[in-house]
This record gives sequence, C-alpha cells and structure tokens, in this order.
Amino acid sequence: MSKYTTGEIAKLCGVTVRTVQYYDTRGVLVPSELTEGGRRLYSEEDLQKMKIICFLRGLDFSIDNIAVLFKEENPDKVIALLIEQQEQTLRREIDERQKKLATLSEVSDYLKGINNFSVESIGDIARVMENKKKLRKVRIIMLSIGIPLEIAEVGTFIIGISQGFWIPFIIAMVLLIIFAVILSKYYYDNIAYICPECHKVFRSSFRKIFFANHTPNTRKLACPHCNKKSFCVETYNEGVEVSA
Amino acid sequence: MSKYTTGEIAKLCGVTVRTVQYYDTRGVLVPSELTEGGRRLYSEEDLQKMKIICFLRGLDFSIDNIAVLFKEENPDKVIALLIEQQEQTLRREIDERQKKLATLSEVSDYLKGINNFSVESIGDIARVMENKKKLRKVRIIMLSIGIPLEIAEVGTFIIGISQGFWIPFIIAMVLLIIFAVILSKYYYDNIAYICPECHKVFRSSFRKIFFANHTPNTRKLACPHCNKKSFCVETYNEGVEVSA
DNA sequence: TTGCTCCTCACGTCACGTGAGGTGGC
DNA sequence: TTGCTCCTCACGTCACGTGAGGTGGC
Repeated sequence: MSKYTTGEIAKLCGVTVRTVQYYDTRGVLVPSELTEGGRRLYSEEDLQKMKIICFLRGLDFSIDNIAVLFKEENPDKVIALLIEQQEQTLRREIDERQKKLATLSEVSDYLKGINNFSVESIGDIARVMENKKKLRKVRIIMLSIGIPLEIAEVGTFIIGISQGFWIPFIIAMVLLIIFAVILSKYYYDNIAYICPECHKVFRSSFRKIFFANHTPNTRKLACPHCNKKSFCVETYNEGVEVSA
Repeated sequence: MSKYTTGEIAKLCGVTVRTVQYYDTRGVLVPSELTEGGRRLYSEEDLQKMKIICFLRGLDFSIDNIAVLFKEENPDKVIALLIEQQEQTLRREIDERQKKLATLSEVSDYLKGINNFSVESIGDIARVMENKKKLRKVRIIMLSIGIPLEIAEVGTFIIGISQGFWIPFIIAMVLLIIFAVILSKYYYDNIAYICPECHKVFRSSFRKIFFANHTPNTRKLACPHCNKKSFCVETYNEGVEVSA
C-alpha cells in the first residue's frame, strides 16, 4: 500500500501544503498515519477523500458542512439538502451581484453627465437612486392622467372638424387646462433639485423652474445655498421647503 | 451646527455602532470632534461622508479603495477606474457561481440515478465530470464517422432497388463492417467503468461490455475488484488496463 | 553533508460581530 | 440616581497565506 506525504497530496489535488495541513487541524482529513518524526502520511483512501473534499470546496461547500457529510450516517439525505442550500445561496449571490452591476452602470451613466466631479457627487447619485422609484411614480401619475386627456383633446378636435360639433372639444380643452395646472402643481410639490456644486437639496420657485433651460433629468437653476447657477439633477422631494 | 453621536450616525446609515467605530480605526471616517470624555462627535459633513461610504460599501468597494477615493486629488479618474474594476469583479463572480450552479445540477441529476449512495460516490461524480469533455469527444468522433456511413448505405440501397445496380451497396456494406469493427475497438479502448460499490475504475472484456444490459450512461457489469455486479457509469479511460 | 521537504507556532487577511468590564452624559 | 449609550480591549469569524525558526529524510 503506497503512502503519500503532505506535499504529494497537495500536488495531486492542486492545493498548497498549508491547505492539507489545515484540513488536518480542522479534522476533515486526518492522515491515517504519522512517521516517528511526526510527518503526515496519507493512504490511497485519504487521497480519494481529499479529492472529494476539493471537489466540494470547489462548489463552495464550507469545511464544516463537508465534515458533517463525512460523519453522517445517511449521507444521501444530507447531500441532497446541502446541494439545495448551496444552489439557493449561489442564486442569491448571483442576484445580489446583478443588482450591484445594474446600479454601477447607472452610476457610470450619471458620472458621464457631470463636469465638475468631486467625491460628494457620489452622495448626490446615491440620493437620486434612492428616490428613483418615488420619482418614477410621480412621473407615471403625470403621464397616466395627461395622456388620456391629450387623446380626448385630439379626438374631440377631429369631431369638431369633421362634424362641426365643437362642444366636446371645448369641454376637453377646459379640462386639459385645469388638469395641467393641477398636475404642474403636483409635480412642482414633489420635486427637488440637487446642486452639483455644494450638493445640497433645494427647491426653486415655480416660475424659475418653468422657464429654466433643461435636459430630461436636469434643469439649469441657481442654488440658493451657494448661489451658483448650474444644471441640477431632478429628484423626489423629501420635505424640503422652497428657499428662493 | 448639529453634532451626531456614534449611535445616531449608525442609525441614520443603517449600520451598527461597531461599524462606525471600525471606520474610525480604519481611518475612512474619523470624527471631526471628540468630547472631553473621549466620545466621538460627527458633523453634518461627516454624516454625508458616511452615507457615501455606505453606498460604496453596498456596491462591494473595499474600505481601502474608498479611502483612496477620498484622499485622491483627481477622484473622477479614480472612480471611473474603480467602477470598471468592480464591474469586472462582479461579472467574474457571477460567472463562477453560474458554473458552480451548473455543476451542482449535474451532480443532483447523477445522484437521482444512484441507489446505494455513500460519500465516496461523490468522488465518482467528480471523476465522471472531469472526464466528461474527453468522453464527449470520443462519442462525437464515433458519430461523425458512423452517420455518413449509414447515409451512404441507405443511399446505395435505394440505388440498388431502383436501378438494380448493387455494386455501390456492397462496397458501402463492406466499408460499414470494417469501420464498425474499428470504431468498436476505438470506443472500447477509450472507455472505462466506475464501480458504484467499491468506487474503482475498471475495464471489462469487449464481449462482456457488448452483451451487458445498459442505459445511456451505464452498463451492468461485474466489478473485477469487489466482484459485485451493478450498473456502472461509463467514463473516459485514463490508462486503466483490462483486468477481467 | 547538502538540499529539499515538512514541522509547528504565530501572526495576517477582510470587515466587521460579540462579549467583558468600565464609564460618560442626560 | 438610574438607564442608556458609548468607550476600549480582546478574541472570534472563514479558509487559508506567509514568514520564522527548526528538523526529518533521502
């Protein structure tokens, strides 16, 4: 019966000597023999066991779980359970990482639109992303009222043209104007801006916002805190008062 | 200017007091003030900084990298680099986990087909999976020679029937028989079986394999080591000699 | 005898968690 | 005064890696 030294086992299993020694101290792979000088000697069976341990470690099973498996009387039940646990863990970890990747790519996009970056800008990004869902909700409410009204207006306009019957159009028009005012107020109340210079959240007067130069997510506004005028990112308003 | 205690910072950022203290010792978030009694006091700026740290930690940036970012003079270049690194790391981690999941599901399938499971069976699985690619290669070679020959045979048979011209069919037939012998020999030489009882790899005589009861991946053979007859999994032969 | 391998401490990694025992501050 | 919070050691987690200083075995 051939015997293997620590180094041989390590080489045959593609790990370091330290790992083989560690598995001994952890009790998962205790060598079946020791020389008089205190050196570890492993049998053929030990080698096979080590290969199994390495295979399972490669699937991220913990050393404790592997040890349980070797001590268990009904390993078939335990292994099935462990595999399921492991699959769940891996799926969760994949999911977490995919969410992080998505966030990173959003951060990356955001950074491209910034010209004077400082570390504090990351705080702005974090804030915007946190409130993203709420902001989207506000916008969806706007659209789900605005679009039907627009359709009604176009429809009643066609009726007016084709049949000379303009009453529906006038009613739609009035409704549209009323809702436009209400929705604008609603939007205005729920929106705040982040100054890219001093990183403070602020609200501006309706008139200033209305006439400001803008892109889909930013408006050129003067920050009431640092008085600098720059493109400020729009975000959901969490109880900030109008200060200018 | 309001000041925050350790506990307040922790609560506002959704971490433990220990984490806030740890960030101090690591030097990423040193409190801007200390009371006479030695208690940490954090400013509003500290709070904002802590929020940024937590956001970045949530994306798996290391504390060291976060510290670098805060000390850096050109954080815009560094952050872009760090994000790219982080994306690569996450993608690699996702990839690794997906491969592990695939392996786990193969292991799971394998286990379902086993009736007397022991921990050593995992070693068999590991061995089979390691040699899977080589085994597939052997089978592909078999098919890529066998299928054209089969087609040739059918084609020449049709010619024989329709035109009464049988010479091509006879040539194809002879070729088919010759290659069948060669391929059988080739397959036989490259294949070994794993005994599910004693977990040893063995080869059997051609005659025994040929007449054995079988499933797509197993054959009912007597193991030459433990003499038990059972369904043995087919695997690629890595230099094992015929022993029975 | 000379290298090489192996041995055992013992500390380091990473980002904290978990007590223990003591104290500040309302 | 009484709780509550906070403080600093100091050790634990997880699976090893990395020396240091010494020794077995060919």
